[in-house]
This record gives sequence, structure tokens and C-alpha cells, in this order.
Amino acid sequence: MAVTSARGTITLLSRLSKSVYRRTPESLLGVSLRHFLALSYVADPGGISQQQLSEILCIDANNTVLLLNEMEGQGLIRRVRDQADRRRHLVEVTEHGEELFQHAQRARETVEDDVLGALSAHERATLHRLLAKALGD
Amino acid sequence: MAVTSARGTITLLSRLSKSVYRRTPESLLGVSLRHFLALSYVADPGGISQQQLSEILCIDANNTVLLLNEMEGQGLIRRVRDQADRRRHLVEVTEHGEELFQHAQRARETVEDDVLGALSAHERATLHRLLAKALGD
DNA sequence: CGAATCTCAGAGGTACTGAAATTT
DNA sequence: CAAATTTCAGTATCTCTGAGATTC
Repeated sequence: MAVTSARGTITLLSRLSKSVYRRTPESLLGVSLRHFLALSYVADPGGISQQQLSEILCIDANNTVLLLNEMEGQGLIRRVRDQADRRRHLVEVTEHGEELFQHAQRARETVEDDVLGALSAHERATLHRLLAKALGD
Repeated sequence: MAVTSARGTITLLSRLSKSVYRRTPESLLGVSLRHFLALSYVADPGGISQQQLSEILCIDANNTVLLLNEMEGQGLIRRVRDQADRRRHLVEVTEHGEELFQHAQRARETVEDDVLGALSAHERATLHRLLAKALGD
């Protein structure tokens, strides 16, 4: 145990995440933060199954259905039956969803500059790398 | 711009925070994660004003009242009028709250080992330092 | 048939809006 | 009186629980 800090990393992580949430209103992003996070993975080529999305975002499967219903209603994504296993739905981004996502990506950088403003470019890159590693990406 | 990663740091931050939340049930911590986070700052010597707590946790002032009502009802904290400015309430941890907090701190380390298991001790220390710096601590 | 995947209705927890009371 | 701090009622949003439908 090298580090025995008063505040756990978990505590800081929760606080910073909350800070991100509060600073990322839909008016800035063009879509809600939840929809943006989902689009970040749906927009990958080839689509993604609902269950995979569920695991990546740590949303339970029931909730994922509701989230995708909203996004489908707004024309951001579409659900396609997986022909290899017809129990599955593959989720794909629509053209409209892709446009909004690209716009939101630029807005995200603004929020990131805001939230991580105290960190140097090198420190930000390190933070990004460590978060990705912790997530197993 | 040194880093132009596909997924923003914000995205990873939100995912990891959600992962923490899902892996930290009240049954493990002994208190809810929300109460634990509040205790992390209320337990500081000298207490803290409700407004300060509100800012640190990124909870709006109205919501802070509800949160503290719950915690006071469970005997975790007490509210004391600030004699220097009688508009303020200082929030202090009770003995019972302190006991539960110490227990929860140990449980937190377990969750942290779980969530950050892919990182070395040195990487964890770096992550902790960067998060603290971003938060302005 | 059991397991996996997705869907939905109802309930519970969390957060925000607007208004009020007290003190500076 | 205006501003700061805390409180509460009402509302909206989000998340989970439990049950059901379809496919493997």
C-alpha cells in the first residue's frame, strides 16, 4: 500500500464525473449526455448489440431499452435484427445521429477544456490513458 | 492539441464513475454512496457549511437539504448554527457517523482494488493526483 | 425445456423549479 | 431593502424490480 490518502480515488472520480454532468447541458451538446455517451459506442462501424452497449455503459438491460427507445424516436439510431442470432438487435447510428454526434464531439472538447483546465496537455493524456486502462479498453 | 482521441476523457470518466456506482451497493459500504461521499467532507475537523458541501459535491443547495435531512434522521450528522453568521448551518459528523464512515472507508478500498485492478500502485497514485488536481484540491 | 435477449409497466430514488423564512 | 443561506412542496427525470415475449 503505497497510497493511503484521506480521500479515495473513487471519491474524487465521483466528484469529477458529477462536475462533468453539471457542466454538460443538452443545450451545449445538442443531445443529452446520456445519448452522447451511447452514440460514442453506437457510432462504431458495424453496430453493437444492445447487451454490449449495456455492459459498456454500465446501464442495465431494461434501462438500455428505454434509452434506445428515446434515441430511436429522435431518429438518432436504428435497431436491426441480427441475422446471425435473431434474438439480438444490432444498434446502428443514423445519418442524423452521426451529424449530431460530430457536433457534440466538438462541444465535448469545450467541456473538457473547462473541467480539465487545471491539467497540462501531458497530464490530460496521462489521465486519458489511465482511465482507458482501468476500463480494460 | 496533442491528443485527439476518439473517445473523450469525459466519456471514460463517466463510464468509470458509473462502474464505481454499480459496484458500491449500500450493503457493502454500510451507508449509501451518496451518504459516504458527503461524510468524506463532513468528517473534516471543524465541520463544513451546507453551501460548501453543495459546491464540493456538485449537488444543488435544495438537494443538499434533502440529503442532510436523511443523514440527520439516521444520526450520521448534526446541524449547528454558525455563531459567526447565523444564516449558516455548520454540518458536523456524529460519533455514530464517524464509526460508519471508518467502516465504509475500508470497504471503499475493496471497491477501489476491484475497479482499478488493472492499474499498478504507481498508476493509481498518478490517477489520484491528477483527479485531485483537476478538482482544484 | 432452459437460457439468452429484448420489451414494457409499475415503483422507487434522485434531481430540478419555484416560493418562503431567517439573518446579514 | 437587497443579498445570502437554508428549507420545503411540487414536479420531472432517471433507474431498478418484476414479469412477459421471442429466439436459440
